[in-house]
Formats: sequence, structure tokens, C-alpha cells
Amino acid sequence: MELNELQTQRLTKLERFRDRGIDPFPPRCSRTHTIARALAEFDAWSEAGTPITLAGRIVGARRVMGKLAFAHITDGSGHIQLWLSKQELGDELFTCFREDLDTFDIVEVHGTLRLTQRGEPSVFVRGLSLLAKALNPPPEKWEGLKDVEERQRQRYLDLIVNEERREIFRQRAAIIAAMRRFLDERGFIEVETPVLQPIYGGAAASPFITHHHQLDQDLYLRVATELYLKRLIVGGFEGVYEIGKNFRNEGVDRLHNPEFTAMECYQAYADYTDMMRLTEQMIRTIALEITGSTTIIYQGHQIDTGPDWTRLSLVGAIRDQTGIDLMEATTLDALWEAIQAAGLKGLERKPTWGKQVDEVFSTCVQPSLIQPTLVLDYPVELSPLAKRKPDMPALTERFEGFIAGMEVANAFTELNDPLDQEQRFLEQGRAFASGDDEAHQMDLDFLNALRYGMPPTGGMGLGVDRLVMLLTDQATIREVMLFPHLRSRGSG
RNA sequence: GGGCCGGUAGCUCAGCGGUAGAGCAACGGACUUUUAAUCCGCAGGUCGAGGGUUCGAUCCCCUCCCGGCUCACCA
Repeated sequence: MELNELQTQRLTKLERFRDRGIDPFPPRCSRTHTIARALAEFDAWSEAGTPITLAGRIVGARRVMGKLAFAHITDGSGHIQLWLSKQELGDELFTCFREDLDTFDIVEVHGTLRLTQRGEPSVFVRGLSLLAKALNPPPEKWEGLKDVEERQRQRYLDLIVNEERREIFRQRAAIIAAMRRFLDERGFIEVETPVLQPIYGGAAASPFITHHHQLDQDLYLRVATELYLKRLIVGGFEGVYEIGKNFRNEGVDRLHNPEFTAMECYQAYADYTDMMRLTEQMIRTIALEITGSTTIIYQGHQIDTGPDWTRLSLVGAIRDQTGIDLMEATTLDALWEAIQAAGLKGLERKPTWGKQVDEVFSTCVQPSLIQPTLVLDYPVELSPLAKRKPDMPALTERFEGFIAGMEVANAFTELNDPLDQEQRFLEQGRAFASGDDEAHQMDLDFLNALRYGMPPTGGMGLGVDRLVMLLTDQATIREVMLFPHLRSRGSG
């Protein structure tokens, strides 16, 4: 590894510790308190002169003025100023601080708490030792690390330097914990289903393919957890959920990453109207727990998760926005003709009626769905796993939830008729044969499960990353993922 | 995949045919109450990669790599 000048300097300093018989990476430390604790007890401990030992990373500038020096250290709980006096520390340690310690080194300090004349709570340092030498230099002090690519490639550095970034991931953890609590309290049990699957399904998506050597078998990374979770409903669990990674071999953009975290839950003896209430309550509850309010601000939009969400039918919403009546334009040709007649611009011709409907919806309706909205009753062509509406068999009991123009939830009354499900798979097979590589595969084992009888069931899926985006006001999915997908950096 | 913008010192950025620049950080020096400390001094570069044009290319042209925005595709 080729070192630049700054790295070489730091390596030299490290070697000076070794020359003095000091391990620059000692195996343990003798910290007595966190910085947060020390600050909380500051008044009492500074008055009593209580000796404490703190540990942390030197951040910001080291301000050395002859025989006196200041610096800040930070641990996981907060930061505090170090106050070092040559007279108190002794020549050797003071010189060590001055010459061999750098910004970003991790140190342990022993001393007492004392207020400086300018009123800043500080540790008046009487002992000092190195816990870990930083061989890489820090980024610029004021501008920090701004380059988006570098921040994501070196997320560890981003997290050191940009405290607000750490806060986003603390909130992410809190959101997922709140989601678990919400589901646990309602009797759902958390399960784990296979990531490696011989047949992929549960979403219209193209998969990643991998291979098991010993079995000489191709396997797919799951695109959804749906079909396994429904097997568990067949198995007698009344409520199950899974929070985990899905993998889709598709485009990467502001809202999509090849691997992302989804929550799917299924409730026996429930339907999609129950899922509507569950979705509303879940997001309202989480928003309240995380932000302290059911009203959130996302990218300048004030969004209220408190009231019940607006409900629109897909057919009605498209009719209102474009004048096109899907109940009349029931073939691809008829729909395309209606699109032309309506003078809609920027729409492309799609290979199937269902995809054309999706195109009209996502172009003409979805962007305007800023406040929480449920869009109901999707065409059966787009919903091969959802139950048909009894009075309108061309539509399904399905809804998607939108906030800030983003799809965040997808739910339906689950199709539990094995014969209809088999026909849907066959239809998907024909779509696949005619070039739709995201069509579902025939899953005979899933059909076999349904043949034992699955109770009427409601299911709901939610994009966890997108929910985190909403609640932390982040514009891109990459900013709520610790290690988003990036191209490997070539030699070029 | 298309369009637009970008990649220059550890970091943040200027420069855009004529010896490669600044601020911060670093390094050497002065300094016992700093908070972006201050002052003096000194260093630091395959200017994303490769090719071309030119007397001469960080700069102009071509190809490629990596990113950002956007459109398309896609939940």
C-alpha cells in the first residue's frame, strides 16, 4: 500500500511509541465513565475533584500554546474538551501529546473535571495514553467530507465526521424497533424464511442468480418473502411477519437499491380493509414515536399521518386525472387509443395492458399523491397473488400506499384459491414466454400448500428504507443505507 | 441505456493552450485559558485513465473508468 506524506508522518509517530516500549494499539483501556455521564455529573464531580478516566477520539483542532493545550475527544455518547497543562502533565506526556498524537487518534485521559475560564466543561488532564493510532488523516475541519461518493464508499469516515449521519442510522434502528414492537403487540410472530430460493416469487422483479456447488443447483436470491410467509399461514400461524433484505436485479436510482429492506406481514382471517387500518396505524405510531408528532416534514412537504389516509380507486384516480376509463379501455389497443385521444404526453407504449395502466398511473397520478393516500383495486393482470373483487373480477382487492409521491406499502386480500392461483401462474408463464422477464414462475409447492386450505388472509408489505427516508427527511435511499451499492472502483 | 454536469494536494475548491494555485489539515518555530486560537516559516500533485491535435495539453478532440442530477426501464 502506497502511503502519502501525511500517512507516512503518522506511521513515523506510531513507531516512536514502539521505540519507547509503548504499544500503540493496547488491548484494553481503563475507562471509568462515558463522556455523557461525566457531563451529566459535571457540577458534583468537578467540585469534589472526583478522578475519572475517559476515552475517545481526538476530533477537531489540537490547540497547543506553548505550555498549555486544548483539544476535544468524542466517544459514542458525546464530546468533551481536554485541558492539558505542561506543568500538570509533565514534560514527557505534554511533549508526547504535542508531537506524537494527532487528530483522530483514540486516547484515554485521566484527570478531574474543571470549568475553563471561558466556561467550557473540560477534563483537566493528569494522565494520557494512546489507545489506537490513526494512520489516515482526517478530512478538512470545516468543510468536512462532502463528496457524496467518498461519503458512501468510506461510510465509517462519514460517520466519524458527520454526526448527523450517525443520528439518521440511530433513527433507522429506532424505526425498525418500533415496527417490531407494533407487530409484536398485535400478536404477529417474527419469522425467518429462505433468502436462497429454488424458485423466486412474490413480486414482479428480476432476480439475482447464484449457484450451490455441491448440489449443482442454481438458486435465486429472494425478491420477496411473500410466498414463504403465506405457507406459514397455511401452517396455522395466525399472524407472521419478516423484516429482511430483498434483492432485485434492476435499476439503481434515488428510490431503488439492488438490496433493500422490506417488512411483510400476513394476518389470517383478515382482508385488505384490515390491512388498510394496520398500515395507517403502523405508520402513524412509528412517526409519533420517532419524531414526537404524527406530522412530518419531507423535502419541504408537510405530511400528516394522523388522519385516515385518503382512499382513491385506481380506476377512479386515472379517470379523474386523464379522463380515461379503464373499464371501457379494456385492451392494450383500446387503452393506447384512449391515451392518444386524451393527448397525454411523455407516455410510451407498453407490451401489455397491465403495464400500460401502470405507466399511466405512475406518470399522471402518483406524483400528486403527497399526503398519505391508499390507491385501491388494481387490475388482476398486475396482481397475480391477490384475490379478485367479487363484484368486479377484473380487479383485485389490493391497495398501495403512497406518501410524498413514493410507494411505501403494497397490500391485498391474499389469493387463497389454488385453482385460480394456478391459472394466474400459467398466465404469468405466458407473459414470461412473450418477453416479460419479471413475470412470476410457477411455484408448484406453493400451490400444493394452498391445496391444503389457507384461511382468508390479508397481507401487507412495506419498504423500510423508504419509510426511513420519510421520517428522517432524506432525499435518496442511499443516505438511509449504511453501505449502499456502489460500482467497484477500477484502476481507471 | 439517453441527456446535462463533474473527477485538480489528505479534505474543500479555484485555474481551462505557455513552469500547478488557495484555504484548512500537516511539518518546523514562538506562545500558560483556547473555542475556526494567533503569528512567522516550510513542504505537499501521474490535474480520473489511455490515445490524438499542437513547438507545447490540467485546459482542445476521441475512447474508456467513476460519480451527481435527470429522463427511460423498474416497485
